[in-house]
Amino acid sequence: MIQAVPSRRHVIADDIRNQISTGRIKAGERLPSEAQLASHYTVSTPTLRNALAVLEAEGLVEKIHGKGNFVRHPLHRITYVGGGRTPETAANAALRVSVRVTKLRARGQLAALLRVSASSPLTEFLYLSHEGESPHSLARIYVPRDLAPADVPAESPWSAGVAARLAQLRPPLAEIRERVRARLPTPEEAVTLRISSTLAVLAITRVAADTAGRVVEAALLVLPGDRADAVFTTHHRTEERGTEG
Amino acid sequence: MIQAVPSRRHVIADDIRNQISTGRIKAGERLPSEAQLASHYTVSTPTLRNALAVLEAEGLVEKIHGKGNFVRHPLHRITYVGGGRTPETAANAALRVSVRVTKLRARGQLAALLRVSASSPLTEFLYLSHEGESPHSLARIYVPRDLAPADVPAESPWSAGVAARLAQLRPPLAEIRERVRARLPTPEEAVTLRISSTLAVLAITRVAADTAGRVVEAALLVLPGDRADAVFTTHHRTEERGTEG
DNA sequence: GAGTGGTCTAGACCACGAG
DNA sequence: TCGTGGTCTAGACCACTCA
Repeated sequence: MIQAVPSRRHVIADDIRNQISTGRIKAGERLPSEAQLASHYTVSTPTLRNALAVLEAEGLVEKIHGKGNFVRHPLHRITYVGGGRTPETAANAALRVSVRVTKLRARGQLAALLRVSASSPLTEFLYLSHEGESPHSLARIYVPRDLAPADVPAESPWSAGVAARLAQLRPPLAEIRERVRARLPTPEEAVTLRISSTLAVLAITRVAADTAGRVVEAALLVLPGDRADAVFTTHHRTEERGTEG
Repeated sequence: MIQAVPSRRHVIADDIRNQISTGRIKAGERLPSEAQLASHYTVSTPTLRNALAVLEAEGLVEKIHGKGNFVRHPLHRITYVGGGRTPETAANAALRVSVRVTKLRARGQLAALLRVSASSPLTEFLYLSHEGESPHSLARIYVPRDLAPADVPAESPWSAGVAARLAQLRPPLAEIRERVRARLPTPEEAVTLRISSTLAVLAITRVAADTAGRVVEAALLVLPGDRADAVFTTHHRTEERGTEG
């Protein structure tokens, strides 16, 4: 491994991280103001803010505009469970979810994802879930209009509600393909999720197809990168091992 | 969706992005120097660099210290294929891979991942792969010493070599669990992968277990977030649908 | 040595939250 | 209104690349 030049922000981040992990600053507590911290470490405010950005990306610190920087409770991590399975994590049950339903027509990338022609009728479900005060995740789910449920599923976009609907398809569900990327949030996403526009988000594109090869759902999920994981489990049965590859 | 305040860096990033997508700046070309761009947009250099950081995170621009900012060829994306399947992408065949083998003993998080007791003997394979000039990915693979292959597999850590080894296990491979996170690189990773220390990486933790429940491999993969995707495909067979959940 | 990006400074001004 | 974080400025100085 190559030796890197130690930068001031990492030295400061290491120091504050130590204070958090040794319990000198406890979970939920507020850090001193950025001006105080900057003068304490004798650096300028941008440099100190860079140090905090490191801790923010690690999920250790949560910045709240106008209030301060807080040590995050480490338990409040978001786990996305892939493969269409419902998550076992009971923490996700404490979500407050808002849904907005819009009828629109496919175009561009969306049409390509769903493998439908442009201007094909779709229904969009826009989910925004909160965990207590803080925003949790953002999801846009697109379904061909004729497959859209009549009732609005007031559930988390990856919880039992959606999974149950997919399990009851007439041609059964055959395949779920999920693509995970790290990218910066759009300015709108940063405001909605209340995260810094320089903090990466985990963007998951999920496409579900039935046995006929028809795409029955395309989902664009955005999770704050400082506290989100995506977990995928693949089972290799003995009789499958010969057929893979 | 909430309306966000347009920031200067996004306005500039949008403008340069347009110039790239309309072909006014072609792939592989160098952008004007940051000083020139800053004076052209009448902003300070940090603000202009923030704008470039947006484009860098999108994978549109590659920064090379001492040379300039270049428009990236969009085809050079890295696709990690999960589930232990080998990637079909032929692009991955053009990788140059270096391997370093180290013998060590488990401790802390590593012991927990492999579900072995501390100081249990392990073999570490440190992979660094390059695609032409530019670093491609970094991988640390840990295997219990008694399962480590005698020869050094000079292959990409997620290519056929590893998959073949896992397929030939005595107790057969039963499950692969992959956890995907977005985080900032450590300073060492930033230097090794030649990326900015403020650019998120895709960190994948992969744990493979055999039918006896023993962990046969733990892999820590780091991919540059500006050009890496991870794809997971789950097949839902008809007879499986009743047993899932 | 000339030109480039990387880091940092010491402020200014604006936006948000709570009283 | 006051204290907080968010954005931006106009430089300085260092590190890297290439001739």
